[in-house]
Amino acid sequence: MKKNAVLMQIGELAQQTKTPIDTIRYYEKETLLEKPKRSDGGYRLYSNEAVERLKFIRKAQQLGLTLSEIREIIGCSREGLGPCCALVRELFEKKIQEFEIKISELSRMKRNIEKLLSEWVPMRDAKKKPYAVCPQIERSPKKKRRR
Amino acid sequence: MKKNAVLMQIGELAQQTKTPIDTIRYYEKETLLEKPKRSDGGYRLYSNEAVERLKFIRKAQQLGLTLSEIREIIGCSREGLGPCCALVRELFEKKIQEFEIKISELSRMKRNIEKLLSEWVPMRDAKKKPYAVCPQIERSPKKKRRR
DNA sequence: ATAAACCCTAGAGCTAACTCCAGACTCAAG
DNA sequence: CTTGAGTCTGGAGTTAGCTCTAGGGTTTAT
Repeated sequence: MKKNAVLMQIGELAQQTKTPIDTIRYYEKETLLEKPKRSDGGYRLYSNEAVERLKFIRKAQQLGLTLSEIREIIGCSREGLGPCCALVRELFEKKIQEFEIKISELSRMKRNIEKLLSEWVPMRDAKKKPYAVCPQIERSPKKKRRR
Repeated sequence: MKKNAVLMQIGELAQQTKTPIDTIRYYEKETLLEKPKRSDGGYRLYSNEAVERLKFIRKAQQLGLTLSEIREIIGCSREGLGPCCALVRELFEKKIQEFEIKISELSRMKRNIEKLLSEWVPMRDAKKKPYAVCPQIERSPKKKRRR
């Protein structure tokens, strides 16, 4: 059943998913999207599932998965729910961990900066001590250099 | 003072910071590292500050800052501590927020997956219901298609 | 003095993920 | 039947951030 669900062409898919047309074709070439049906004239015709799939791809990508990770998930999902879930969970866990580490590093650095800032008397020796969060390289008082 | 601090050449800087030599020269070209002194023969000669600076760059990059954000920080740090700190804090805050959003999205998706997984009776209808985390596109039971 | 290890530059090449283009075809409306 | 918007393909171009190569010069130990 559900044979003659309405099909849309690429422009509409693009609109519904806010994805450039070229990108959709690119995903197809990269086997992230299946080759869709075609009209007699050769136009791509997509079902609503393509919308969902494409939305999934875009979302996953925003979250930091690469296209090949996403491709892996998609391929895997054909093998049934179990293995797919396991893989997805694993990938997500890895990403979450990466982000957590980055956050804690960033926070640590931010705290350091805040401390620095609180010890600093504004607009006074700002010139005298161009101490920097990022280590400054001494501006050598230009003296001639051979060659 | 501190005129004749030991200078090192590029290979040593590379080793101390675990950065490929080519990358160091690339950073110089991109004005992330100042042009260093040169030996009479034209070899780059770096001080220890270059080590610190380069380490900062690599760290910041690992944490998700782009080279141009890093360049901005470095440029800003020449203007004194105050503005520099403010900028760095702002950038870090932005990054932290981004990561936090991603983490919460990822966790949400992970929870969904776990729920799916717990409702699933392993190794049974795995074949029957290839439901997927990522929406499956119906494998049409190959029937002929014109053209 | 010569070999080995190191360094130099300019420029080409690489990867991921698009993005754009030319030239041609299709489709719906009038 | 014509027009204009939509689409097609193949291939080139783009960006960030490197990475590599060729063809040469420098340093240092023997």
